[in-house]
Amino acid sequence: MTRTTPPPMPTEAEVAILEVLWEQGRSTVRQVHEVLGSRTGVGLTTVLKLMQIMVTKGLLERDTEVRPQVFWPAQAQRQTQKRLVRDLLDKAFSGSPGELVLQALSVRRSTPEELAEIRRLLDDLEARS
Amino acid sequence: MTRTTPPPMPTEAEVAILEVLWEQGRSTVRQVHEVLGSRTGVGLTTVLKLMQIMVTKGLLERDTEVRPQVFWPAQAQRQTQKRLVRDLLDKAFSGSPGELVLQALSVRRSTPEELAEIRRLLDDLEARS
DNA sequence: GACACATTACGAACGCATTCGTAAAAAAGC
DNA sequence: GCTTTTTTACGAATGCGTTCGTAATGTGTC
Repeated sequence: MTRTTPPPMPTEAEVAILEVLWEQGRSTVRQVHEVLGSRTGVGLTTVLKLMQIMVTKGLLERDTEVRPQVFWPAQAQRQTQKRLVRDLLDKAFSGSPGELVLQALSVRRSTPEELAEIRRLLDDLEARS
Repeated sequence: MTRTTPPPMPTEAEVAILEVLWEQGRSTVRQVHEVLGSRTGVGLTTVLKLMQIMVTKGLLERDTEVRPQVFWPAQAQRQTQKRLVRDLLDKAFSGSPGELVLQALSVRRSTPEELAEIRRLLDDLEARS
């Protein structure tokens, strides 16, 4: 199942699963459930069902040869995050990133390292214009 | 109906309505529908129904004295946007704003003015730490 | 192989967001 | 004042995301 068009936007529950897989790497349903279940109390079969749906949507891939099956994200974390940001941008910020950045920076304190990296990117963007 | 607790997160369709109100200021249902309807083809009563729900949720306020009734957001644009950003942050960025900012800046080109303002905020944040 | 246990698949129910039809109420036009 | 149009309210249908019960399949153990 190789896919040419990008997978659809993950839903909220799906993003939660993706987060686990991004952090832990390839995992079985049980491993994902151990994290999510203890946090939200969601059932094992619920997680399984979601992950199955995510495979059909092209959000996850899996190896059916091994047992238990192993799942992993079909798209890189960065790419998915970018889509989520773009989506929020279009929906609530009239497509202009500046305001979103300002909000993001004021919502939570960033580490000095992060601030430095943002500054680097800023230099880059300004040099290019 | 004065509310002490903050209103719940607006849904997708509700954000679309808020955007119109943020841009145009206080508006009637018809005025909101003129924008949204021509863009998405959604019906007038649909917009009305949503705006009524939003009033009960505390997302909008309205003046029932005048006819047609006039609606406006109960919360400032900034405040609502901040909640949306915080929400995305928690859901998909493990709560760390740095990565979100980087994504936002690389998704779309910002104006030089926006970049300058971000730089100012950055100076601020770094000076404070 | 028979049993117990883990894994996977399937179907259905539930809740919520969104949609609109229809009808009631109000305002405008004549 | 009566008719027409606009505005508002209400109820219900639809679709989608999420949830889980139950059954089927597979795996390990004695």
